[in-house]
Amino acid sequence: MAVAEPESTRRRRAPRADAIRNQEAIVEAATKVLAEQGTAVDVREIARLSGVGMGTLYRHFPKKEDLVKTVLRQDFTKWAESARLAAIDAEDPWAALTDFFWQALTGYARHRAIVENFALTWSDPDLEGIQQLRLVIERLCDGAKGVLRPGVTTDDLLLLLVSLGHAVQVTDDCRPQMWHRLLHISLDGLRADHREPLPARHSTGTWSPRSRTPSSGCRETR
Amino acid sequence: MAVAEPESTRRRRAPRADAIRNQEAIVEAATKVLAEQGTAVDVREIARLSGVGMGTLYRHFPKKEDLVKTVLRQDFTKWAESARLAAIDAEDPWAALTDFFWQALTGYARHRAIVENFALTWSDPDLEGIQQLRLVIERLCDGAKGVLRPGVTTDDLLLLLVSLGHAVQVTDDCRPQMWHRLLHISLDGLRADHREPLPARHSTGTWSPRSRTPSSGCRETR
Amino acid sequence: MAVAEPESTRRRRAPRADAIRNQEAIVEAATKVLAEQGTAVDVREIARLSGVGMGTLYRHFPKKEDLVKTVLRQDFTKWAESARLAAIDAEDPWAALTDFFWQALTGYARHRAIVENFALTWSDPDLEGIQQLRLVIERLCDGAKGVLRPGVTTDDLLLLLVSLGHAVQVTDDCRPQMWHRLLHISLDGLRADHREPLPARHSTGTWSPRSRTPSSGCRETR
Amino acid sequence: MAVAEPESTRRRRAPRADAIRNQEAIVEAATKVLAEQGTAVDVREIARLSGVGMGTLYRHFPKKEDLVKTVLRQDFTKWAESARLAAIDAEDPWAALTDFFWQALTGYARHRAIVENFALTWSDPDLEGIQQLRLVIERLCDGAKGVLRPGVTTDDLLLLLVSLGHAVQVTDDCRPQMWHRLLHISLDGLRADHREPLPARHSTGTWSPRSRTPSSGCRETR
DNA sequence: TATGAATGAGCATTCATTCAT
DNA sequence: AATGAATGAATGCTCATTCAT
Repeated sequence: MAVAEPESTRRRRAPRADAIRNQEAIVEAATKVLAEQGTAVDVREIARLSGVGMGTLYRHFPKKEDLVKTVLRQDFTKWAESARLAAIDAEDPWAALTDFFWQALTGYARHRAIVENFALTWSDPDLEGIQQLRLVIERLCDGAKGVLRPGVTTDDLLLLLVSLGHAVQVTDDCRPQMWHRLLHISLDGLRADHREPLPARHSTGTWSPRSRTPSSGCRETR
Repeated sequence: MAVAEPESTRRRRAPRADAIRNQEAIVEAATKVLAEQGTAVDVREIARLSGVGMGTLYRHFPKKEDLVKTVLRQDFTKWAESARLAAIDAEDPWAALTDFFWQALTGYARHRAIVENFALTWSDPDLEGIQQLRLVIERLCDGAKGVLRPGVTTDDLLLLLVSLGHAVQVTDDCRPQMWHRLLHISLDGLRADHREPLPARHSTGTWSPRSRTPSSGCRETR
Repeated sequence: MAVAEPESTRRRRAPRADAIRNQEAIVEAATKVLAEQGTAVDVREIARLSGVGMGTLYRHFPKKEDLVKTVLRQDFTKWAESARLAAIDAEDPWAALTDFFWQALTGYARHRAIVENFALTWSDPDLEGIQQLRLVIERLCDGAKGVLRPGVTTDDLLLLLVSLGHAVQVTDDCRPQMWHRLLHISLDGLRADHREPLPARHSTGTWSPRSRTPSSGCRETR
Repeated sequence: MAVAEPESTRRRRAPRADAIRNQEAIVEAATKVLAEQGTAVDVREIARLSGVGMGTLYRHFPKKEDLVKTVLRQDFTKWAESARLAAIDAEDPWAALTDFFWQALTGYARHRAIVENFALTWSDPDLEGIQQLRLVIERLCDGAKGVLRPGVTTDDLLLLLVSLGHAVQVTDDCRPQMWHRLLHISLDGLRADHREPLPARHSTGTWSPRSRTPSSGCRETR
């Protein structure tokens, strides 16, 4: 029943069937190698794996960084979404939080490039990756107000995720489930029955155990 | 002409005075740049900074990796020692643990190469680095038996350290003290008042929140 | 539905309407960018600017060089024509010559591709570009017999044009009018009051100042 | 008689015999290919021709541009010097000027990279190449005050050189001596017997033959 | 036939490692 | 033994030309 095709259709000869296929192949291949080897991979490897020439790859992604960012954005989104879904039908707010972490750490923490870049996404506005997760966490955090220790912020949970994500990666090869225990411990520390306030958020008067002055660290010259 | 070589000859031909000095200079320089820039540094930079030629550097350390390992071994040791000392005159076992973590995270967590390689030291037998810390933690762990949640192992604490170390590094630039809160939370989760057992250590029957089957992670194809 | 194709079909299948339009668009676009950026431009740029696809462009001009030559041929013609017209209503033969140079240097000397390729057109029979100018100059030369120094040939004037064209381009950015003086000087050198004969045209017995043997040049090995 | 070697000698283990040889080989090879093919040559070609690896080439010249500039500087200097020497024992100031141009145009005008870059050296302070020639010309210009048309500047002569250099290059393949005539003409135009003043140096009130407004040039949109 | 996506050789540059001095 | 010059494979990226749709 479609009446005369909208103008745009006439102009933009839709069919980029193969182009789309290629783009997808590139992203797929990139996702794979970035997950496995991190952002240091040779672009040629991605091209080879996706079955396209260098030119094609660079037509779709003019800079390696563009491809990396595209993949990361997508994977962060997938990650956030899968973790969100895992939390959605939990019985109670606490279970939702638990399930979220579980899924998040199970799902993507072994993605080299993601873990590599999680750090950077704190500040890089191009990579809203972390924002996706922030949003999910924020909702969980709000929903868990009563069961969460007072003063715990979304950013605390986000950082916890980053932190545990690294633990997952570290132990992935030889102690694949060891992080379960760490998650357990951390979650327990987050419960409402800990009434002791957390150190100030932007502490200038730095909290330290028994006011010990930190000393003899490395890179003091900085 | 040479008369019977004196005993020393049998060993190795004494003149290692400068050789030792060189080796030390190399390691010192490497320590600095590895801490600052991670293992990606150009070997030339190390040679330049230590004032020796490339040849000398490669005589002492045939592969870049050898040098890196040497430095890491040493820095891990220093790290462990400084953290140990920080804990030694604590009032009670719990304070010792607290102080240990505090010092460890304050002191070396910004050492790029260390954090980069902490992961590897789990499995790499060449790098007993982590063992040094293990030893210290083991003692603290034993001493804190009563105040520590039952079932917490040395390895748990070690992994917690790795995990928090990453958090420190991630936030170092923009939120320098944010990890304090995470440490606080984690330590609280470690206390004896949490009587719930931790998930099994080498869980084959994997613990999971409400027996959820982990799904749709990345790199399943592996 | 198409009724029997009219005669034109035998010739070539009439529909060259758009083909011609395309060809024109391509040449127009190419003219612009070649003038602005020289022959190093990316062919894509030309395609984009002319609104046709790469395929179409390459259908009309199988090699980049073909397109360049077409454009140059055309621009040389336009150039020659505009310079001819500038000379046509001069008061006397000398003024005609002067006006010609003036117009030629003002008009096209900043056309990057033209200046770039002026050299080649001496020898390349495909590019009769220079011939167009030759024709014009020849007429001017003939008309100016009396006022021109004896022995000056059309080719001399042609080469002078090439030479000054380069000067125009060189100084275009920072000393836009500096070439005026050079033109003035050269024209004065062309006047009839210089009676000294010019060096032989195809001098084997090379003219040289005081028979100095040229020495130590570059590329002697060639 | 040399007393104790100066300190610097002790430190800087002089012998870079092969390094010097290599550097020379590189420059020599670069000189050759730059003269023949211009600055577009592949760096590999230079490396191959000089018999060194890429790394060696880049050790001596961290950027291609560095090598190019080094070669150009050297060749400009050689060029200026050879032209200066050619002028030095001329009988009179005018002959000096003539000989200078002769030698300059005979010597290096076929050096592709030099001609390519002559233009740029007007503005690029890194390439004092042109300055060398300027200096020589300046002296000749001063010395020829009486025989040179009044108002002729060093820059006029410099531009004439650039301009004629291009003519030499253009005709090198098919009409190798044609530029002799042009030089003759130009020099005649420079003589003192032309008393008509040259157009203003920084003419705002642009000189033009019969005040013709320049029109219909290319690149008007600029 | 027109389109623009695909190709891949080619280019400047880096860096771990080897080797002549 | 020490030096630092030499090596060359590898990397990110470009662009004239071809080809599937």
